[in-house]
Amino acid sequence: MPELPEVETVARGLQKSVAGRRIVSVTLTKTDFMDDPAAIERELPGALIERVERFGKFMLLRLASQDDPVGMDRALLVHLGMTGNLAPHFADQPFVKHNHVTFTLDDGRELRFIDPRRFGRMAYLAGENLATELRRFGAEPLLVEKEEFSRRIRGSAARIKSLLLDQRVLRGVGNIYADESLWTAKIHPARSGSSLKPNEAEALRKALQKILRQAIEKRGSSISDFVDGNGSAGEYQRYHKVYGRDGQKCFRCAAKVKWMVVAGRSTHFCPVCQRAPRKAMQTKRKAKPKRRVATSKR
DNA sequence: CTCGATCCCTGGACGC
DNA sequence: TGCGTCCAGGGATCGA
Repeated sequence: MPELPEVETVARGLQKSVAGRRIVSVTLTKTDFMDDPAAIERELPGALIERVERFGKFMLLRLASQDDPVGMDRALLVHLGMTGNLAPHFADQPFVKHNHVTFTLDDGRELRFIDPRRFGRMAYLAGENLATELRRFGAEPLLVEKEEFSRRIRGSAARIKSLLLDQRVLRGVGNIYADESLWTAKIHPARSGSSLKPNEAEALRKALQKILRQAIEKRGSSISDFVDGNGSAGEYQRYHKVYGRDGQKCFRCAAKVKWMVVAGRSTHFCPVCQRAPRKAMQTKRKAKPKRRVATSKR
């Protein structure tokens, strides 16, 4: 499931493999995950992929074209959703199921977008439309500084887990790295942002940044089927402290890692290291102790 | 503003 | 083995 480190891994791979290539033609199969398929068909052929960067959980393929020497900002936004994959293929490689988009490149290779669940998103945006879209998102987790982080987190009564996942607050954090950073900072996921002491907020920021950097170094976490452009899996899932470890011993205190739903998301935490908030905030334990799927092969 | 519920979508795990 | 059901999860949307 691509979150910031996984998207960063894919973006770096694409920067190496396809930046500098020109798109010759576009073939769309399924388009229901696109904002405006016609714009993609119209604008992408002939465009040069200047560079590939990550923006939150999005990849931005920065584009240029000959007839636009002024250099208006133009980009293809790609969100990988849960199961999306964007990678170059040789033209003679057989198409797999769920190949929805094919960009033929000027060196004969094909940049293919494959996404079984189609939770991804693809959009061509330029100029002010692009700027407006990007402004919807919050701070970059790896760059956000102490004061801004504190303001964004401590300024809200929402639960901390929910704030970490809110792309308008921080762009790029998903379920795995939210749980991991809260464990590291010893903060209960159901606490409200405004209940965090300044030193707790700072501990969380530090934990989040450290974990994201380490995860990028390990090329992300491969839980289900995440692979980068070379088809290689990430390694960071081996370093998870709580995610997917419910029922197992906490690495700090040996208590059993718990699982609960917070802010509508599957949440893993240590009930001893991460003290529960006073009262009210506690999600009523629900009667439904759902079947936990043994996540992944480790 | 924040919340939960619901939908989107497919494949894989599980129960029978 | 085969079929039905139940999730996984990010994000949009809606109503409370």
